[in-house]
Amino acid sequence: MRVLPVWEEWLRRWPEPADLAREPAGEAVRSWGRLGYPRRALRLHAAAVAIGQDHGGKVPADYTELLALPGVGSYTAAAVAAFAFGRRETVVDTNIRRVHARLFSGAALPSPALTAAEMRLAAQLLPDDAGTSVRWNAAVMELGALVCRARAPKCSACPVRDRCSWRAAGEPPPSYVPKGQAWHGTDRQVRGAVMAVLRLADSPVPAEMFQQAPADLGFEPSGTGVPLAALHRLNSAPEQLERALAGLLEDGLAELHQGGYRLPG
DNA sequence: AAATCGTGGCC
DNA sequence: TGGCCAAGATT
Repeated sequence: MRVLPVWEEWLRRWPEPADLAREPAGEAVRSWGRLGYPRRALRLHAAAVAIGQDHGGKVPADYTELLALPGVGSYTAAAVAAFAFGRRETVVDTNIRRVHARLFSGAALPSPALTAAEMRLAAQLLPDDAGTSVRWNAAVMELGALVCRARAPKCSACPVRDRCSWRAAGEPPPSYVPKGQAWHGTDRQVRGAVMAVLRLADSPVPAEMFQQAPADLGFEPSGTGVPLAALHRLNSAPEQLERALAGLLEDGLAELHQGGYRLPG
């Protein structure tokens, strides 16, 4: 998929956390490219720094220590401990939640928020042997991703279809509708367009460059032409652009330098 | 604790 | 083609 080339280049450049930690955070964001959620790149960099400071440059194998790293929540801490270090951890991602919801609750989808009862169930199902538990976690996750999918599940290919509460109940539809996320015309869209400009810019981008058509400016910083045109095409209201820029500054995804915006140095 | 967050694949 | 959707962390 589209992640693979980015991942390979990332590990080629920064094989160890310390290699990433010595870079400016903006380099991580730039290398992240168009994978989305650029804050994840920022937090990955922050995690690399924390690993150097608190763990001697080695990724900790302990769930609680992983959980303390920036950007690492309960799922990621459990997944890293289990899949990277072979630990017996209760891994619960959205796929596993859906499999459990269907098999045991008879619901088409899990509840909107992860509950303590779900964690108890997953912990109870987890095999005792560490090695087996790792395979169990991977297997249930894959079952959810490939067979017990959110839409168009392939029940005919499911190895546990005969024990599925949801199937036994006649596959009732979801009891709630996942709320869609607006995109066109949102601040989020403007943020994305601004980030695309900043990733390609090799020098700080003055605020006025975001507010005018590139053609009207009579100049362009090298490498920003295409995304700048895309940003202008959005025709965002000035206050919306301001909100997006302010939000990016607040999130640490951009900073002001010599009168312009750039990725964090 | 409900809202926010980027992007591309899919139909 | 364009609307819908994914998915975990943070605040």
